[in-house]
Amino acid sequence: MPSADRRLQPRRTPRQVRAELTRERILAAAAHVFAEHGYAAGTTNRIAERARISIGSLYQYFPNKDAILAQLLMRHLDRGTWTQADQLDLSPGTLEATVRALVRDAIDNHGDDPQLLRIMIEEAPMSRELLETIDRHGRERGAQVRDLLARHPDVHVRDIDTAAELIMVTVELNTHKLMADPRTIPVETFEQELVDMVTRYLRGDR
Amino acid sequence: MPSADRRLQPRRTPRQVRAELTRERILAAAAHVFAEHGYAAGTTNRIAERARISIGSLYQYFPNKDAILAQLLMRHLDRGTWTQADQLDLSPGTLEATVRALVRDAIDNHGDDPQLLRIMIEEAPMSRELLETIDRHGRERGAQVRDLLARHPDVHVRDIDTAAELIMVTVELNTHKLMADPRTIPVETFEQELVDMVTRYLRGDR
DNA sequence: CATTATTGTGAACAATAGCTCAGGTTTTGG
DNA sequence: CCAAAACCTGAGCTATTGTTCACAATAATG
Repeated sequence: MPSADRRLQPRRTPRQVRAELTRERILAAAAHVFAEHGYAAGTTNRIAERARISIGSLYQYFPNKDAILAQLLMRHLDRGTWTQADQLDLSPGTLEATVRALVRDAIDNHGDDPQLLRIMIEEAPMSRELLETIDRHGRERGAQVRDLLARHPDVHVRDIDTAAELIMVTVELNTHKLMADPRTIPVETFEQELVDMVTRYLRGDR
Repeated sequence: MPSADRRLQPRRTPRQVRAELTRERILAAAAHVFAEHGYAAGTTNRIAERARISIGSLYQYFPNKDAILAQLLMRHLDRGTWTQADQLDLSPGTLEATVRALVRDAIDNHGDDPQLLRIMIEEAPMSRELLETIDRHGRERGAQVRDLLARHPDVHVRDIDTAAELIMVTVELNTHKLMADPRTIPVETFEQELVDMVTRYLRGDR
């Protein structure tokens, strides 16, 4: 069992465009290979083959296999946007609209390649660096959701923090599950029901 | 990447008590090793070592590594009970009590060794046989929940099947997440909030 | 007690995967 | 144009792991 704290920095940083291109080819190939074979069976040689570069080149820009998936996951996290929710910070609407924005963002962020996302979430070897990044993103997002709830007049829950945590997990995991599975429920139906559930929960009172 | 359809039957079936005991030692050891190291790093030699039997003996009762985890998962599934929900079939109560029973059962079934459960759910190589078993259990349980909802007068949702699916996933995944993670939320709080959310959703009609 | 069936052993094999390195090719800079 | 830096190559090394098999030990049988 390899330690999760091996270095993730490349041994050589690209200086020519050619090199940067190679790096991109490797990442693109890795995304495909991991999505198709999983992490364990997605071998570095297969990735190199798919990227049409030699295995040696791969190890010029990535110190080890873990670093490749870590890089992909980092990118996903940094690229992940919460545009609809962000808008609400400026002009809030009904509670249902707010919840819908959260759900839509979650769905959007699972849009391209849910397979790869599944691998990244479930099989990625977690380095300390990676865990910190994930944690940071989680906290930032948690704070955002918390604020959204705190400011909305229709929210009535016992404890804001608990509620924020619960609905984040619920939205995230349900979306993840739906997108990864063979579509048992149409997305629109799923969205509507999930929105209903969360909204009614937050509205509380009764 | 090994095919997921290798045979899962042992090459030798125990006939003496001594053999049956060895089988149990292997399974117990495997549970510990998998829980501690994960599936990939939980090597067969390590399992044999922990079980204090030779690696050869291990392969007398399990044709390969996959079969060991498969066996553990099968056992978990077959042992999994839904006692509280079952009771409701006989004497139904309030909607909240019904939902609470479902949640409690889910929590109970994650009770011992959530680590191992995580490994089994997320890393187990799925053979066709295993998938079928899981599918069967899922359907049986789905039908039970569906019936419970259909019979309860306070349930008001657009579509019973969709609702059953949604709340099953929600309860299951939220519980799974909570039990695996370092406890951020106390179980009691979590239970109450989850029950509230699901109940309000099912009660519908705002 | 003798024979057979069952169970246990562990060194060694084969397969595979991550990764290195010595040397070749291309680009850059002066 | 040419030397140095950057980049690329891929055969093969190292390490690990799942698995086998010839043999030994133990228990059942009659």
